[in-house]
Amino acid sequence: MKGKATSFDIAHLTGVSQSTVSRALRDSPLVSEETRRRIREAAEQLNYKVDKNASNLRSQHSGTLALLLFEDPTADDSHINPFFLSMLGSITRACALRGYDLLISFQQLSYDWHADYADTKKADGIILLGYGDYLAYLDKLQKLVAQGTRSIRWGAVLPDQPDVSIGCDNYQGGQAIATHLLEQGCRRIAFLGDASSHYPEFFERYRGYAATLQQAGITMDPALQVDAAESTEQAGYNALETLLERAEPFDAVFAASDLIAIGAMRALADHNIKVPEQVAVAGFDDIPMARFLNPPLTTVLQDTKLAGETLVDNLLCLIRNEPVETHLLPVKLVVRRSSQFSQPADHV
Amino acid sequence: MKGKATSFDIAHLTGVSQSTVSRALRDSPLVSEETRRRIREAAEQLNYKVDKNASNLRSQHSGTLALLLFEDPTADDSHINPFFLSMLGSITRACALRGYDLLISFQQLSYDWHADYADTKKADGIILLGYGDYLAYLDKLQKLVAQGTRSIRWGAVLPDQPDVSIGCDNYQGGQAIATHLLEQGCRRIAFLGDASSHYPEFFERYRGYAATLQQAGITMDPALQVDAAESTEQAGYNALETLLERAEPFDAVFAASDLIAIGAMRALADHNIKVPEQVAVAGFDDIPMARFLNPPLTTVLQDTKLAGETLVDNLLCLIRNEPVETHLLPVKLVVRRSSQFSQPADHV
DNA sequence: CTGAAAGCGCTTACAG
DNA sequence: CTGAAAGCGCTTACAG
Repeated sequence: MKGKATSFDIAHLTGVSQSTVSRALRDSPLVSEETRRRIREAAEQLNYKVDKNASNLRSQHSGTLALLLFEDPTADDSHINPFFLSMLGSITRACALRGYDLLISFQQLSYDWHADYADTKKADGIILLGYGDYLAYLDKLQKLVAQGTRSIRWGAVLPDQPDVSIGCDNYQGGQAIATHLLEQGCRRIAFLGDASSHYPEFFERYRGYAATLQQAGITMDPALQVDAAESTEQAGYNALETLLERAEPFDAVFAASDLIAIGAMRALADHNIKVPEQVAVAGFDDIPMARFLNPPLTTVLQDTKLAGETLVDNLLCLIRNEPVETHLLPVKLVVRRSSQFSQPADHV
Repeated sequence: MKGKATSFDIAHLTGVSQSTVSRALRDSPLVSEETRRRIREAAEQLNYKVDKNASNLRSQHSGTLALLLFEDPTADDSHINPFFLSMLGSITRACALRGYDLLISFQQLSYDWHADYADTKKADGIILLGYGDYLAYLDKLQKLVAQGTRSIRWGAVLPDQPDVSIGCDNYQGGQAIATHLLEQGCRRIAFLGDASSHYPEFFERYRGYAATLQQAGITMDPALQVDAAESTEQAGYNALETLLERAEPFDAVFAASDLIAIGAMRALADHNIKVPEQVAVAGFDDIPMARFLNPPLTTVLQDTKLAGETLVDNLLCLIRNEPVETHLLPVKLVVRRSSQFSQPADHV
């Protein structure tokens, strides 16, 4: 036998037609049990595998989902955000469990990703994952949807969005952190992170935090919010430096992400400011290293396993033209030592 | 225009044959510059994309690599080993840079993974990544190679292996840790991890460590080696408990992986044994959280970026039928506080 | 339950 | 430089 076996080879070997082979291998009830068995045996013997390119071409679906991990243009060779890495792992697992393959690709936000995978028929649908300026890629999302591409996005759930998205309840997460910090006696709680519609997830966290403070009768002080558009340690470090330069007193820091919190804690250490004794710190995401930090970081857990499953399941619904309900996933406050005072705080 | 445009639609629109369209879109020099320009414009206008299933079927290659992440059967819903997650990220990037797509899949070691991706023509070659009992999947590797599947494996480089593999110089890493611990004054250095040909990477680390101790005139004490076949925190925790039960004195722990080291450090903390004052600890991998541990963990850095690029480049060579040279990647000792004594150690 | 035939949308000799 | 034709290996009406 030269080259790989085809369905015709199985047909010759078993004395049936090629159509019957094709049916039998897909376990069609149209083929008798006995014939199916003989065909399966022959296939195994010849080491036959269905050519996916041929079957996908004919049947017009690929059994594959594409995951587009997009990043800000600034992203260099640095590691991928650990939170997205966790998501990637959970999405991979969810796909495998549902019999789908997963194609993974990095995308620069600037690149024409809306056109790729789905249009070239390599994937039946795409999952969008990443941080980036929402307003900058909004029109790409619109094109994507206009072209009928099945896609689902991890991120903020907004009233006017063109596409379907799944996200955590960032607002509630922001509330939970703020409530906790208030309970710890903090009154001047800084927010490190972008608080604008460019980064809606961070903005929701900010809004939950701000609403809680206001309900507690605290006047928001603009000097206590510092941008850190990128979710990186360096951005967190810089943001805290900026905060210190403003010379406004603060007794807690709520970082829009764990990575920002890690950078902020490093900056605090460099200034000999004790966490949590002088400043309480909280983050968001509960990335794996959060519990190993010194002190361990109080944060908001996003359930990446549930998130991955929900993304895949809803995308599959979209592909089958079934209705999908956009919903927010619950978050959970995880209190660790970085925010727990054993004694009254000395304000900075 | 109903449905997606095909190359025939472009042909009609531009008044050339479909073959010319196909050539032009692949930038064939056989087509005049002017004709190519017109065809590109028409393609853009009709939002045309080449159907990859059709082109792959015809040309018999897919422009796709498959990454098989395999795990021990014990792996449940727990997080993926952070080291492999880093590798995954770097492989994804390396593929993107070389214009290849990456298909990702989890595999149970028990499953018939040797048959999949490459045989179904979905991928031109496969990358194998993961821990598991080497002896248990050796015959699958043999089948894989016998069938002519292009594959490359991350792992130990052994003299008698059937396939091509890329790995770090685990032996040298083991030497580096042992040398460092000896310099710190440690003399009874326990090894936590499997030290058998079932897990050749761990075994190499063990052999480098053992050789170094013996050169220093230290007699190996079997009581100081504890299996931890799985590379998990729990396995590390259990291994250290076992070590303590043996009631043999030890002044250092060399864990076969960072995850094992983390578990061991947790067990030491639970027994109120101070790191590094009473017991120095070192790991292997330098996963992102290693530097955040308390105390930060001394370990051996495996350069995942280089590893990912080397894997992809060598697999691409295999696919082009070019010769590949199996080689070991260098490792780097990273000394942190978990192994640095400021004062003489109190042995346990 | 089975078979003969068409066709998915490309790429690639072959011919000019 | 361009075109007509074959064919990659399947799935799926259609007919029996």
